[in-house]
Amino acid sequence: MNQKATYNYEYERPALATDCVIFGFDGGELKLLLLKREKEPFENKWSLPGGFVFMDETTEACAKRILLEKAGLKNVFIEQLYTFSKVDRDPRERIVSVTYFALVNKSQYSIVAGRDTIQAEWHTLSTLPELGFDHSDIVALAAERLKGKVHYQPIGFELLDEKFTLSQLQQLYEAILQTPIDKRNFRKKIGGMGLLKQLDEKEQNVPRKAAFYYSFDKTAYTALTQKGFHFEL
Amino acid sequence: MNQKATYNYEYERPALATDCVIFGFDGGELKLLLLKREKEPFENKWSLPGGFVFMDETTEACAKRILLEKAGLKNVFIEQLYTFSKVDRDPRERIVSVTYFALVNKSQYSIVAGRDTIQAEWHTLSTLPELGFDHSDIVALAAERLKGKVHYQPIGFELLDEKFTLSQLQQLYEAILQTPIDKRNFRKKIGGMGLLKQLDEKEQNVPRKAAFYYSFDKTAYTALTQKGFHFEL
DNA sequence: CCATTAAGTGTAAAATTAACACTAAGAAAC
DNA sequence: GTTTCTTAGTGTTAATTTTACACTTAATGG
Repeated sequence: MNQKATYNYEYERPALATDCVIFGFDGGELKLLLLKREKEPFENKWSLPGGFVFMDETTEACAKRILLEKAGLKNVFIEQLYTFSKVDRDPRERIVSVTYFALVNKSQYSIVAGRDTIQAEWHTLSTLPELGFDHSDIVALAAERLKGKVHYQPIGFELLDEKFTLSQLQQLYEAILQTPIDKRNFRKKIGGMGLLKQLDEKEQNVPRKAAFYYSFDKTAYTALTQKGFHFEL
Repeated sequence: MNQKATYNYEYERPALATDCVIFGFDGGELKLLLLKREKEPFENKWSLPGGFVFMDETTEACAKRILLEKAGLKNVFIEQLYTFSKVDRDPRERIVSVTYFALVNKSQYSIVAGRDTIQAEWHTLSTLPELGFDHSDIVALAAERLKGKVHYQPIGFELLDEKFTLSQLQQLYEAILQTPIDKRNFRKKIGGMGLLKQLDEKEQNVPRKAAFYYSFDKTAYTALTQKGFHFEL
């Protein structure tokens, strides 16, 4: 038994942790933020940022803390994904992990720079390296969840800049759903919802016709939702 | 510190439990199986069946064990719902609960009878008594999840007998979705999917024209799904 | 000024959804 | 055994939504 042990319980307890799947997007494919492990087990393998849950924080607060501590991310969209509890999912001891997925505006945060010694890097979702623990399962579930969710909740915007072009938005949906989308039909549908505000601003310095910028109108969305509107793409 | 304490950890750990939301249906409204608490806290209040996770079982195995031990239920559909972790959700100590929802064919199990001293009863979902802990939140989330899920997964059948009439199926959907459905359109749609087998058998002893029984064709569903078919109602 | 690139825009056919009412069958009541 | 009651079962039409599809415009770079 551990010498430093200070907490005693009548029954054995699993350790409780959270792991975070962090999605980003930069115009091409979906990206995932991974950390390189510095210690055994899985030394030098890539893995999801994670950590133990403190006694005075919810698992969601824990996930947010980890996002900040390990990736320098603040105020990002997060949502609980699933709780993984296979008995041997961690070779050291039994750890149950409540996982979250986060959607991050990649260009707004220079994440990798912000981290001290830990190596953090964006990886393309479709060509991930081998991950430690059961993190591949977690990532697979997160990608599936994102794909499903994007159909009926306007969460894609979390991955884009405040202002974006309709083409960028379409590319994002194509990346998440892994399927090509017809430009005119996409614009008709998304435009018809009344959730996008066209700005007076256009792209600058592009070697082609400049596209208008749009922004997501959260107020309109909230109002519509209360009137029974359901986002659906 | 507890006298019987035998397990020591360097860091404090929350206890880990599961709670189960058990849905049933008997032709009218959705029902929920609740247990009457025999001890403090919330003595004599109703609550969800739950219990602590053992070290050698997953949370899902734990949920299944609880369904068996506390409700006499075996081989029922279950799915992870959400993990609740508010710091003070249990007044005794910190307990994080991984919750599951189960869909049960109410008529096939005489649950209430099977239990020793614990009082277990089916309650109508829309008129539940006050529940202990944060169980009302859990139930609300489960009902919402079921409502959403039923649109794109054929899970409703878990609540019905092996054989059922189309009217029963429609009533079930109306109960879950809380909205009336047009009979002819419903039959056209659900019938057109090719997931229902019409049996040679009809209802017996009904004081009206007897309806044909149908059964859910799981084989056909699996086959169609692999061909890219997506259930949708 | 020519070439290149992506922006932006409308229409018609096809598919799906929504609305709607009567006849048929069986049991129960008289 | 006739009538009454109740739910089963069934098609068509109009409206809406979805899909497929191609050319002109604007901006930059050579």
